Amino acid sequence: MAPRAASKTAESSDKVGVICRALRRAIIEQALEPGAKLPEDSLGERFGVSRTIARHALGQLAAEGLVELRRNRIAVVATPSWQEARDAFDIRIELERLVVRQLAGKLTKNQIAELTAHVDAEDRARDGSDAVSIRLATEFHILLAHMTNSPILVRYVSEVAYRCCLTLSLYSRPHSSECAINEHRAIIAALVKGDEAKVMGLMHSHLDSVANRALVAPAPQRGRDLLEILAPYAEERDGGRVVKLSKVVRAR
Amino acid sequence: MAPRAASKTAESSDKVGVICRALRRAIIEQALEPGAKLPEDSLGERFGVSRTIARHALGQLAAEGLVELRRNRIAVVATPSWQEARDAFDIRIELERLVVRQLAGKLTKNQIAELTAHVDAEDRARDGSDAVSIRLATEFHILLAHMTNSPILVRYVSEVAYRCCLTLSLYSRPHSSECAINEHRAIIAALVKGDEAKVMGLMHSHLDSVANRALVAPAPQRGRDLLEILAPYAEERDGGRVVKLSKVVRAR
DNA sequence: GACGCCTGAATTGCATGCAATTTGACGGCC
DNA sequence: GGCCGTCAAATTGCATGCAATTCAGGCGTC
Repeated sequence: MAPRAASKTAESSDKVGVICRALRRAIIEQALEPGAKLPEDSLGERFGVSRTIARHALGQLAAEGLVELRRNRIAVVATPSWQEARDAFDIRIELERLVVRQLAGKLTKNQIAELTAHVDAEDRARDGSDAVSIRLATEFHILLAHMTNSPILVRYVSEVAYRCCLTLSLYSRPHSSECAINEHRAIIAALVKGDEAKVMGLMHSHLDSVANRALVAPAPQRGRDLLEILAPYAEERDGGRVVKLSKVVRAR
Repeated sequence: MAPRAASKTAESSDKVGVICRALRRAIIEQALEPGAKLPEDSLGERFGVSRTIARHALGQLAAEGLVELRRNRIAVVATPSWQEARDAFDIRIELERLVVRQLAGKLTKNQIAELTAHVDAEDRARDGSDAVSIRLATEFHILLAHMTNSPILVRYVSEVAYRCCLTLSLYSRPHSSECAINEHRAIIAALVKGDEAKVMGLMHSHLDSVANRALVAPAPQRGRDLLEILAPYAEERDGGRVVKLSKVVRAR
């Protein structure tokens, strides 16, 4: 397989690209949880570059929605709201339907082998950490997108898939990505068979079920967004005295 | 209406955002044609900032696909291939179907008024320059996207719409955006009526016809990408002698 | 006359430095 | 004991400087 020459859009300058890829991976594997701080010079030091480069990388990731950039404040890993997560999945469904529509019946033998190999790898990773499973599942979809040979589609699918991955780590209960592997196999089979409508339906229900398994409750379970979670309790009383929020706000 | 606080994803640092917006607008109004050079310090000087900022802005625009960034070379306005243009439209169709699906029957009075006012402005701009007409037509779609209140959708629709706009300037013959105004009115009407299927169909055929009016021939008519255009002729002979391409390459 | 090389000017790649802002912690006050 | 103002440390915002690369034009050669 060709060493997929630096995804072209940006991050071409390599140094920036390396940092972007590393951070993306760290984020989707949850080594960096949503809300984690990303100071420019720590990053620069870690990767052996100056702040200028680290800053540029953060800019790119912010454009992708993985990182939140606040003026004069330390950048943090993004914490998408539940609604944003839902929106991301809606978009993802449409984009990936487009992918499989373009791919149905048009896969080469090599591509089929590559996809199968990937799903096999997913299978083998079942026993490993959840983080790796989730990353592999995401990469399956990105691999599909690559096969369309449409750089734009690749970029959007990748972005939105990463975003979804990030939200999964926020809102889903553990082990929610288990049974996805069979669905991946079914999609490959339908692609090979060339049944456009069928494979679009499969992809739709696959993503829909991933989303539904994950986004059951509108209220986050492991919330970092304390302020938002506690908003309804702001006026709550604690033994007759109004509880001040300042302490909680500090804790943020 | 709230002054829609700086599109949030990036370009928040204002200075970068200002340059991005200015360049985007210049590009879609064709003040900057595809292939136009964008040297960092000229930009910086023009906007009264240092190269650092100009560079950052170029990075953002590159991520959006409006600018091409080649290592150690002057950045240029992107010149999407015909295939990329087609892909962009395909994606755009799906995204905008999603927009109107979410919006059907849910518009407030204010929003309806805003949309109507915008189309009226498009009407008034008919006599003006083509560039302005095209920009307004594009902004109609972005305005719709904003009304979904989904930042992700806004970002993707904006991006892909700008990209399409850029390709229109490359491949379309003049005056191809004329009759779109009535289609915009029809879409508003269907949105108000709340007929989801109808409005999705309308949006689909609207964009499809824009694309088809523009992207009729796979071969660009006003090509800037000389190298690509001339590739088939590379071995062509000119009166018995092989024509060297170096001169043409220089002209790029 | 056209091609190719070679050199100065232009331009980018990146690091660093300084000013401005935020952070968070300490001490005083109610 | 908890709240608020003040101040040093940490951090970002941005400009500038230097090295490396590319670009453009002139010269010599075929």
